[in-house]
Amino acid sequence: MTSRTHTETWIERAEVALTAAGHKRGGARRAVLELLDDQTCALTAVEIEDALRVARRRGVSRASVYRILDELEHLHLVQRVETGQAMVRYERVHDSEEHHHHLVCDACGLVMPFSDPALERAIDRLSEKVPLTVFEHEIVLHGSCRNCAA
Amino acid sequence: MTSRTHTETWIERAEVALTAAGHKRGGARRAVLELLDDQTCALTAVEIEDALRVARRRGVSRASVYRILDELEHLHLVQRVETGQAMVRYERVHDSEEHHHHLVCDACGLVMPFSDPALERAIDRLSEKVPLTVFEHEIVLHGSCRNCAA
DNA sequence: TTCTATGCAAAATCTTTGCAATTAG
DNA sequence: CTAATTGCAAAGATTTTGCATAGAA
Repeated sequence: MTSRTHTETWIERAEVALTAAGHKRGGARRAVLELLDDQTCALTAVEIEDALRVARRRGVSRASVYRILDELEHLHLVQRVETGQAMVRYERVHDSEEHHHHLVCDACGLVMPFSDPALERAIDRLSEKVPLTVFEHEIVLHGSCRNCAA
Repeated sequence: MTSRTHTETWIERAEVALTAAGHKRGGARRAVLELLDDQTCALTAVEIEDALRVARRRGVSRASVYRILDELEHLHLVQRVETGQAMVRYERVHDSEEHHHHLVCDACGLVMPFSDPALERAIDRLSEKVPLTVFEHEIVLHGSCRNCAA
């Protein structure tokens, strides 16, 4: 692999898309982008707000977090993850390498990522047969985790 | 097919499960059960409330609708459907014959059911490999419907 | 009679909006 | 300069809870 033209990071893509959509750069959004880029799984708006206040110098108001997530969602840079819990979760859209879905323990609320190529193939094939131009898909398995027995 | 021992309806199963769980019978819950049994796709709590007020003689308060749905969900008689819209939707748990998932048009909010055996097989195989005792799964495809173009 | 079911209204929770000040281009 | 960004507080929307009454077993 001598040249990897597409070693464009998610943040880079995001900045380009945001600029193209007529947005200027702001510190709050930058902080949110950096945080989301670091995550391995989905966070709620409140978790994002807390993480930014604690781990980074930059505090970002709740309202801004929601506004930013909304913009990113419209640009398909961020995807909602609905786990059936109180709050919606958000995570950056991953490329196919890292693309994953979620396992949710309904007893303790634990959320874990998983990925399964066979499942993705089934989804891809299906997406072409369906009366909808499919942009995204979301799969959630509900059950009891090891600790919560069953 | 001479004898179909399992021609037990969903409502019958529900009544048995509810009694076993120590519940008595009430008119509001009966009305909700009958309504849910008739549906081909998921409804929101408000839609359920409205449908009961309009189509049936029996009005059921919003709070009762939520309480009843919550009970039914815990007994795995009803399943939540999270479509990324403002309100959560609920539908009765279907047996494998009628089991389906959802297509959501993010532009107009249309929700359509679909089913795909290949996808179910992939999910079933996956469910055994995963560190969770899986009770239910939910699949939502997001996109633009025919009317909303793309 | 005892415990569940239900309605109503109040409360709680999560999310969005209005407005004014700030900042990027 | 002009338009986007952001924080704060207020408003909205959905869902849950408290309490009193009605109803089932």
